[in-house]
Amino acid sequence: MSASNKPLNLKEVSRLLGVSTATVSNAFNRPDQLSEALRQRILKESAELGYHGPNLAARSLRKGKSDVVAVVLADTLSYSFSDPVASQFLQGVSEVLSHKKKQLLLLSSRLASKEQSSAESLPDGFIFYGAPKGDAFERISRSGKPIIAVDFEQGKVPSLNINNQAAARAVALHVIRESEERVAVVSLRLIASDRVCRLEKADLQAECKEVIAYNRLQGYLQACQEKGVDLPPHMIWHTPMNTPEMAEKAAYEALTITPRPTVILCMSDVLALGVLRVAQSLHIRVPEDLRIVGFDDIPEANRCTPSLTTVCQQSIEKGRIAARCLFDSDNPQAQLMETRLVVRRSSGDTH
Amino acid sequence: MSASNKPLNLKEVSRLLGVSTATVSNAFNRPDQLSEALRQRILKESAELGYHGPNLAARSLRKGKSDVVAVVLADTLSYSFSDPVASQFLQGVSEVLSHKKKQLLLLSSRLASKEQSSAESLPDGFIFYGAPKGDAFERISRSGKPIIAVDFEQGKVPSLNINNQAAARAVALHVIRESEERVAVVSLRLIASDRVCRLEKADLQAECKEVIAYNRLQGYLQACQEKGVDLPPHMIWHTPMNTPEMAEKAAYEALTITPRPTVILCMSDVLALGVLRVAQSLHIRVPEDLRIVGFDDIPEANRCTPSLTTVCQQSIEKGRIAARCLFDSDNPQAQLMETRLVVRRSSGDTH
DNA sequence: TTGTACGCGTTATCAC
DNA sequence: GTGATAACGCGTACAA
Repeated sequence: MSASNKPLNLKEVSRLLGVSTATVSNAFNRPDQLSEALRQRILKESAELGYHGPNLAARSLRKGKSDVVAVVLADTLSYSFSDPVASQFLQGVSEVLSHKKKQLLLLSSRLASKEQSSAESLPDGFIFYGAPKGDAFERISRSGKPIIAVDFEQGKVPSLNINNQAAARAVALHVIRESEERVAVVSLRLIASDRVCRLEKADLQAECKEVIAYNRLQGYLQACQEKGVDLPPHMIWHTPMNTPEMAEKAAYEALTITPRPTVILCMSDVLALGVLRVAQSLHIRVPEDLRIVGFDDIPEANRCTPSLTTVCQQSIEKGRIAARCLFDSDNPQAQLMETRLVVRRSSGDTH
Repeated sequence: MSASNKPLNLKEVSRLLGVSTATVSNAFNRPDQLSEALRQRILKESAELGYHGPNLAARSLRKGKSDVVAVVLADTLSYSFSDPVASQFLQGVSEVLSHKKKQLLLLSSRLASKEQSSAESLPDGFIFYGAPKGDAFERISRSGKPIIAVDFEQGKVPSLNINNQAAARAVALHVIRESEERVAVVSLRLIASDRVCRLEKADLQAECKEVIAYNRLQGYLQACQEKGVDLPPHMIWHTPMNTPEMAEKAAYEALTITPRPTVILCMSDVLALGVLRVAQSLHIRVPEDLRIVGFDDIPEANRCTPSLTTVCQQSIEKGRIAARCLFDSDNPQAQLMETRLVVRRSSGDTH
C-alpha cells in the first residue's frame, strides 16, 4: 500500500479509480444508479485504498441526516452505567438501533449548553431517559427533530411511561399483611438533600419535582391507608443516589429503631440490596423477621439471597419500544407500559 | 418567539444580531477575539433565538476534529450493556470524557463496514474494548487517529491490559488446597462452539484466538500442575456467552458427576453466579462442600451469598486510564495494570 | 474589533 | 453511466 499524504476523500478516490465522484458516491448510496459490476469494483478498490465510505460530517451536512440517535440521560453517563436499570434500558435501545443501522451517541442532560450543545446538532432523534435536569430538553425540543420522553412527561412530546403509583401500591399491598405492621420506606431522591435523611411533615406536602419517587410514594401511602397502617414522614428515608451504600445508611437507622419495622418498602431493587445486606449483618432474618420489597426487577433481584419481591417494569423492552417509536409517527402520544408484581422470597410466603 | 422557517445557522444569527459571522463564531470559539460584553450579548441573544452553538457536522468538517470519542466494543452494544464488566469499563471512560468535554459514541466491531464505516470517520479517537471481531480494527487504525487497545494487543498500537495468566494462577493457587482436589473449570468463550460443552484434548493444543480465556486457562493449568492436581480437558466447560444461564448448564453437568468436583474455577464472576445458583439448587454447600472462585470483581461479587472470592481487575479504573491515555502521547506502548486477589467466602476459610 | 472570501467532503441536479 | 457545479454550515486568514 502506498503511503500517500493526500487526504483520502471521495474525490481523490474517484480520481484514482478513474471514475467520476458521482459514480463513487452512487456506489455507496444508490446502487440502482450504476451496474452491479462497477459498483462491486468500486467498493472493493476503494476499500483497498483505505476508503471505507463517505465522511459522516460532510454527508450529514449535505443530507441533513446522520443516522445517529442520541440517548439523553438524566444523570451523568458515568452514573448511568453503574445503574442496572439504565443499563437494561440502553440494552433494549441499542438492540433496535443496530437493526435499524443507527449509531448511538450518549448525552447527558446534566451538561451545560456549552459542553455539548454542538453535539446536539448531529443526531436525527433523541430519546430522553428520565426527566432532564437542565435546559437540554427545551434546547433540543425546539429543534423539531423526533423526540421521545421516557419515564416522564413534558409538553406534548410523545412519552413512554409506567404507572408508578399503581405499581407501588400493588407491591405494598402484597407485602403489608395487617394493620399492626410497622412500615418503613427507603426512597429514591425525593427531596433536594444530598444526604440520607428522614422526611419531615412539610416534605410530603411540598411540590415534588422528582416525579418517579413522588408517585411511588403516593402508591405506598395509599396502600398503607387501605391496610390501616400508619406511615409517618419520619419512617420515610430519603437517599440522594440509587446505590446500595446509600440504602445501607438508611437501613441501619431504620433497623435499629425499637420497635423495629416489620416491612421495608424500597423504591428500587438496588436500594433493597443495601437493606438486605444490613439486615444480614444485624442478624435479622428475611423474610421471617423483616419483609423487604424492591422495584424494577433487575437481574440481581432474582439471584440474591433471599430473592427479591419486586415490580417488573420491563426495562429492556422499554428501551426497545422507545427506539422503535422514535421514528414511527403513528404511535400514541403517551404510552403506558404494563408492570407486573413479581413475588419472590423476600416478602415471605405468598398464601 | 417568532417562528421563522429560515434555517437557524451562524450566518442567520449574525444577520439577526447585526454583527458579522466571524464575530458570532468568535463568541463561541475564541473569547479573546472580542470584548467580553459583546460576547455575552451574542451568547445570550443567540440562545434566545434558539441557536445554541455551531453545528457539529460543519464544525467538524471544517476543523477536522469533532470532540467525539468512540468506544469500539468487541461484542454487540446490546450484549455489552448487559455485561457488568463492560459497564464498569464504560463508567470509567465516560467519567474522564465528561471532564475533557468529549462526547461518547458507541460502536461495535461486529458491525460490517457498510453499517457503520461512515460513523467511523467522525471520532477524534478510538478506544477498542476487547479484541475486535471483524476488520474494524484495521479500517480504523489506518486512519492515523489515536487508538488504544484494551484487553488485547495488536500491532504496535498502545495497549492497556492485565496479566490474565498470572491472576488466574493466583486465584487457583489460593482455592486449591491439596493434590486430592477435584477441579473443574467454567470457561468463557474458549473455542468456536456456540453451545456449552466440554473441551477435548485437541482444543488445548489448538491455536486460540480468544486470548483472554486462553491465558486464564494457562494460569489455571499452571496452578494445578504446581499443586499436583490433574485437570483433564473433559473437566473444562466451554460457554459461548458470559451469562449465568450458560454457566448453569455447565455447572449442572459438572456437579452431577461422581465423584463431584471440590473446586470450580470460573473465568468470570457472572459465570460464578450461575454456578453458585446451581450449587444451591442441588443443596451443595458453598464453601463447605464446594469452593468456587470467579474473576473480575463485579459489584455483585461482594453482595451475593456466599460472597465470591475473585480477582479484582479494576474495570472502572481501566476505563479511566484508557480514556486518559488516548490523547496523551507520552505513555508507554503496553501498559499492564495490577490485579488483586480478593478473598471472600466462596473459597472457604482463609486460615 | 469587524467583515469577506474560501474551502472542508459530500450529494443532488443537471445536461451530456 | 459521466462530469461540472451549487449548496450544506462553519472557521479562519487576511484585509480593513
